[in-house]
Amino acid sequence: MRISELSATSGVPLPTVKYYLREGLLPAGERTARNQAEYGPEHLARLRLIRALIEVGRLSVADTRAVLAASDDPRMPLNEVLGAAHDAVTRRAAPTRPEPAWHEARAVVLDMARQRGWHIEPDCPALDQAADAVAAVLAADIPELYPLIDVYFDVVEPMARREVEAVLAMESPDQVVRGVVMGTILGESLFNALRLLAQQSVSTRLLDPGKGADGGGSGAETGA
Amino acid sequence: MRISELSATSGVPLPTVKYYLREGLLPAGERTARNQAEYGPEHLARLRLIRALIEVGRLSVADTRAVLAASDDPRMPLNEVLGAAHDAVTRRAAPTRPEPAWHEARAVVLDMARQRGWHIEPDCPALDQAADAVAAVLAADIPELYPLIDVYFDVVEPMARREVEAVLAMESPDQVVRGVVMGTILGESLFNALRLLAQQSVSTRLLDPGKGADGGGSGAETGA
DNA sequence: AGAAACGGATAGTAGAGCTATCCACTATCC
DNA sequence: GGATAGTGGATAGCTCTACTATCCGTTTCT
Repeated sequence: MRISELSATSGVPLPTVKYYLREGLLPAGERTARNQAEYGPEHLARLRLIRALIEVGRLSVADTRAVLAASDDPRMPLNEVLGAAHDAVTRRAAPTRPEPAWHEARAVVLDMARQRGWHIEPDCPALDQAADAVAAVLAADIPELYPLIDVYFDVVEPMARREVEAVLAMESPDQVVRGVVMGTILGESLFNALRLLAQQSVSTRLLDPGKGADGGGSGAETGA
Repeated sequence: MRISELSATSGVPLPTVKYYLREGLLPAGERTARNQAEYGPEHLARLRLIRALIEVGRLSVADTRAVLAASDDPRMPLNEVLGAAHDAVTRRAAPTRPEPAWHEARAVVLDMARQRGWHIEPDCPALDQAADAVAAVLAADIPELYPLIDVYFDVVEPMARREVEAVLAMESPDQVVRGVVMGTILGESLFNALRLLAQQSVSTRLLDPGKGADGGGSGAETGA
């Protein structure tokens, strides 16, 4: 397979494929001549993975490179790959947080986590991100929202356990690494989308009870 | 309060405050002279909300404007505001999805939702986003990940119910609107952060059982 | 042989999100 | 009441990201 076929099969514009090659996201093909190279199915899979991380996972090109680099290194311990994926998902603009309210929010998160027996690294960026969100919720001064923080904690715990178990159940280390990346980054996208879907479903039922039965337009009865 | 005090109190650079005024995110202050205006605490709260949506919720300036416009309109029915918030969170780069695999993924999502009795608008962007993620997961060809889709469905349903209930329990319509916006957008950020925290906690316990109470060294310590 | 495609390099583009400068004017402080 | 600093408003500029376009000498296909 040459570069144009790679581009055509994947749907990624050829100049963009070249760009990814330049940026080191996509490894170079096997050169068969000074200006010809052969790409295999692994390049196609890699290209699809890149696009999934960028488009579905909304990673920047730089973060994508970091995640792929971590997952490419066979000597990288699983924890580090997980960390790289987490960092890529987490390292998103640090809000202005000089305020004492932010430290209070962080303490709240840490306390709730500790009550549940979670083991937390104090310098974990996800903790700061959680504090950002809690601080914003607290600053909004809407007390009805506060119990949701507890709800999130309760809901997320069994979910994370199932996710980690699924990933660790894989056989080859290679698949574990890919599984972590896909699970972390794509799972976030999927869960967020499902949350909106579920919210719409619930709120439609509560606000527009008359509108019930017909969801997909194709008359499937909602059995439950 | 004049503009410089608004800037100083909120920590937002003055040129940026001006920019938000220009862009219509922040309403103009009450003009006391041709070139003086007075800003009240509501402007400060609004400015904080804008920053929360942009920095914590990671909305673009344009999406932030759309969400705020929807939540500002007192005649906007609740469903529409919810929809605007959902759209803002959802409208994120549409992947290339001409493939039959994508329609298959969409059908999978629709089917799972229908089995659970969800009411879904067929033209809902969140559905397409879910299909994107499922398509990417299926394309990755990691069967261990598939059961997680079910897990997400199961976990998200009670969570969304609690969220919608919390929002509908509010008294003033004004607060409901703000609650929807904050809950939808900030809740997503918070939940994502908690997911990473929980994953790290679980995986540390499973992979490094000896490492109990006192942290250091693993996972995501490269950040900040 | 000749058109088309190739790889590689360099340069250019569009949009987002600020940031800087200028202006005539106003408020403030001594 | 005059210096000085700040104000609102407009316009221009900047940096970064993610591509996109062009050129060039080579190679491959027919």
